[in-house]
Amino acid sequence: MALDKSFDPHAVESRWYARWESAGWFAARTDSDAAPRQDGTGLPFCIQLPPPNVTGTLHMGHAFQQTLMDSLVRYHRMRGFNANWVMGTDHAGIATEIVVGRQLQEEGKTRRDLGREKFIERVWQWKQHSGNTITRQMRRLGASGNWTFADADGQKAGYFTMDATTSRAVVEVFVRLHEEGLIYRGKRLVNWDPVLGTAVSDLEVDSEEEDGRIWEIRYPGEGFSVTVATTRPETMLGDVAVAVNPKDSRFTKYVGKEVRLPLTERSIPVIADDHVDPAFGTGCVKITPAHDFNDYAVGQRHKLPLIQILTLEAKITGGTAYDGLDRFEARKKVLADLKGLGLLVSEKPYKLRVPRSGRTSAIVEPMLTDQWWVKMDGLAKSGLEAVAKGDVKFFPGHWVSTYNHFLENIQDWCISRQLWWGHQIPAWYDEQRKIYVGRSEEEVIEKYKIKSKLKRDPDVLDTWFSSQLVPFSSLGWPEKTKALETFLPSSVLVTGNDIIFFWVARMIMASLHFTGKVPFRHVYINAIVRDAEGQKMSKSKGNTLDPLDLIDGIQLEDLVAKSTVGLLRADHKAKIGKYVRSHYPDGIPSFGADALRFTFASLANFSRTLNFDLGRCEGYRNFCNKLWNATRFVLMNTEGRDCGTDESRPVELSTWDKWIISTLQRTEAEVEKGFAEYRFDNVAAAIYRFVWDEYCDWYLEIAKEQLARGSEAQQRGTRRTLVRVLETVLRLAHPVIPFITEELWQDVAPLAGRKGDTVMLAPYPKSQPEKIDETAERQIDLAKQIVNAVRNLRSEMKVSPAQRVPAISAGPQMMPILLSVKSLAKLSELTHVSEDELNRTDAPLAMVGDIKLKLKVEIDVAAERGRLGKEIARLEGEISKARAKLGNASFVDRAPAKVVEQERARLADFEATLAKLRPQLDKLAARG
RNA sequence: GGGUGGUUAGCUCAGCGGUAGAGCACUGCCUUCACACGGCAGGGGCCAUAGGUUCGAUCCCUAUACCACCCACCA
Repeated sequence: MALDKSFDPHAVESRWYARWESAGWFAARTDSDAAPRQDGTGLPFCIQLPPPNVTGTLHMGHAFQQTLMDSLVRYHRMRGFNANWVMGTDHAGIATEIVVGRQLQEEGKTRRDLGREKFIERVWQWKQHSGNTITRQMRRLGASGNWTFADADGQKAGYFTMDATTSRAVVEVFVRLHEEGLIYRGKRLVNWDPVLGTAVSDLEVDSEEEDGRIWEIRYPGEGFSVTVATTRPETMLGDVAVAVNPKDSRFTKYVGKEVRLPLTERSIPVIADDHVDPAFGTGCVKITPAHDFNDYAVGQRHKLPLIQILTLEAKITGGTAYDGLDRFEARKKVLADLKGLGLLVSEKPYKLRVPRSGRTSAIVEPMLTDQWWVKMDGLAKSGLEAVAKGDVKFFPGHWVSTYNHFLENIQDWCISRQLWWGHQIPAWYDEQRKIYVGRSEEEVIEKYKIKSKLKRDPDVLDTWFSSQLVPFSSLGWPEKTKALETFLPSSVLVTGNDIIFFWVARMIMASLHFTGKVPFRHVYINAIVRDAEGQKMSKSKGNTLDPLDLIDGIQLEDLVAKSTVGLLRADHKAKIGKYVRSHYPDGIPSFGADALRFTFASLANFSRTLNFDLGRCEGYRNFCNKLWNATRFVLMNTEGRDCGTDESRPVELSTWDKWIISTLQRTEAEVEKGFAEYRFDNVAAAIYRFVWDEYCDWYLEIAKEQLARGSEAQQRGTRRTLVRVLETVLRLAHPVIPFITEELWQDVAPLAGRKGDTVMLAPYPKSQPEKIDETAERQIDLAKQIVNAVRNLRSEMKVSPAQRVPAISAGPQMMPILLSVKSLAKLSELTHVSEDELNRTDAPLAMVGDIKLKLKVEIDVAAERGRLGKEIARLEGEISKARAKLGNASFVDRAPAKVVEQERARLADFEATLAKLRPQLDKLAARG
């Protein structure tokens, strides 16, 4: 079959994915033959996909980490591992509830209008409808996930965190933790999102520095007054004390006295507490235990009452004139009233950290509520131990300190959410409000012999409570399944650093606690994808990229429309439109999934950020095209011909043949090392260099010559080398660029005598050290140097590329490579002559080691003099540096003998070359 | 306030105790029968700054500056 003239990713990609998937090639073995075999194959290799949100679409971060995961999975699968890439999606409680809530809003309804049951039904409908967008997109990327494993409802999308199996695990975990006393219910201050009306965990609160104000307010007492500073004046309605530092001599005289709390009828004490920093603000702090975490702690220490002044909607309550006002309106009114009373001392601009809910951006309010908690200290201890012992290793390793810091300072985890979409807490209340926890209402009634009517706790669990179980719940836990036995722990987790706390740490703790095993042996923390300028990708900047657009390409106008969709403000729209037009004046060309994947791999070093550069992507698209055309060349020269595979006729390998085979072994070793170290950049670079810089630039060129002029046996040897090396390269590159390699392999493999339906199940190339041929490598290295020297001469002497010119050489013979040099350097003749004869010849000179070369062309004396002069100056520089070094006694005495020897050899080389160049220059100088 | 990472060619990044590298961009030549998504040749760097260790530092150590990110209860 003849290949098209250039690589068209579209046609190739559409051909292969469906075939791979329907053939069942992504599946793992989980039955009785899942055990490793005698020959060492069949060892489990498992990756748990960080389950994307059902609300989600594929973004660059996903595409990046999935490329890495898929490369690892394909690599191990080809190496004979029993590879299982476990797929799944996350119900993403808050995120999903918000999305469906917005849809309802557009219909003019709220979730409360629908009621709980109808609302949940609606979310399920929506999930079924659009829940698999992201898994479809993953397939476009080539992800070889085990879609049918733990498949929730026949959708070929893996598990869903609210399906029957995983839900059962959630209940089981909750009940067991409760039985062990590690889950408890308690009334405490929590971070409250008043917009969503739910508690959120510490981790879900982001504090950003914002411009705000700070006010000073005077609280009058009998014959004195104190002035407090606050950024939240409305909370004074809940003040129960004013605190000063016990060592602050300005105020110790007031401690124990009372002040009147303005705007209320109450008197509150002045207390002393170390928490107060005398140097900050006024040195007096108002204490509002019901609405501030610090003040709560102070209140506990001093046994102060809690006065709640905010409702769950963040409106004022508590029997003052401000009741019913929103917190921000109340602030205005409180300030106005204080001003009226002459108690507002000052108002100044102030930078403060505002805690906002990660999901809604609403300002979070510390709120006293009943919630469920997980006691973390014991779990954290075992989590720390597992990493300290090396049972879980981080790549790059420095993330351990982040992990440790979190676990060493961990607080109990608030797991209840006042939402509807999620796992409802398995707790029931009787009519006396007594709590029973159990696997089901029936179990509770049975176990506790309940007579009265039970009511289930309406709250649901934090989404991360179920996600943390995924490494074992997806494998069937609490059942003792074969899958669990085989694939726990998984091999490596690939994920972003932003969820080390949310997810990674919690998986380690949960898995250790319930299975006694770590969830994974390695954690690879992937970089955050930024735009080419290193800016965070965000919709509001217009610099987001859709991986699908990079694969398929997109017209400018479509891209502009897409980037500005959903934006309300016209100026905003214009700004983004302008950004897009200036950055992508021609839209985005179609690069294909392979080029995108190769780009990601190439950029995957251990740095924290990955600046995604379209130019890089284009370069790797070109690489794919190069590989395509190299294959085209090989096929043109080998199809239908004797490629020496049957060994029946003689095959002769040239030095070049041996060299490319040797170099291939080194490349294979580099690739193996790269994968072992998770240095995907090194994997990609090794493949790129071999294919482009060695195979295409040198080997294909010399193969043309060998095919044209070699003997029968040499031609066979060349053809065999061409196809075998190429076939190996296709297997070598397949994990990173699966589509193009599959397409090409289908044509190349038979020529190389390799059978099989697919490259994805062909054995992965293994470096064979016995094929490393150092003699051939040395000779070819010399040949390349000579060719380069001649090419350089040609270029400097402005010999046109097509023109064949004669050359002469003197010095050591170079028989094995003579012909190839002649051909590659486009020489009409290359004659070996005596040193004397060469010196007599009037022509530009180049030196490679001991070999002298002259190109027999018209000499431009001035140009040649300049050229030689420059080279001589360079050599003299090197010589004086080397002499200085060797003249330094302490260097010769103390540096390792090998280094000294190397330096001496270098010096000798430079001097020898210089000695030969000088007379040449003198001769030219004499001429004019 | 504490922590982590970074600072190497115009850009994005490798590297590493002993000759400074890649891709892209740039310059010149070439429409050569695999590929112009190409070929050949070339230019370009006090390796952030200051000290120290060493025969020798871009690399190791200590400070400093700047840029990121994370954590933390300064009202």
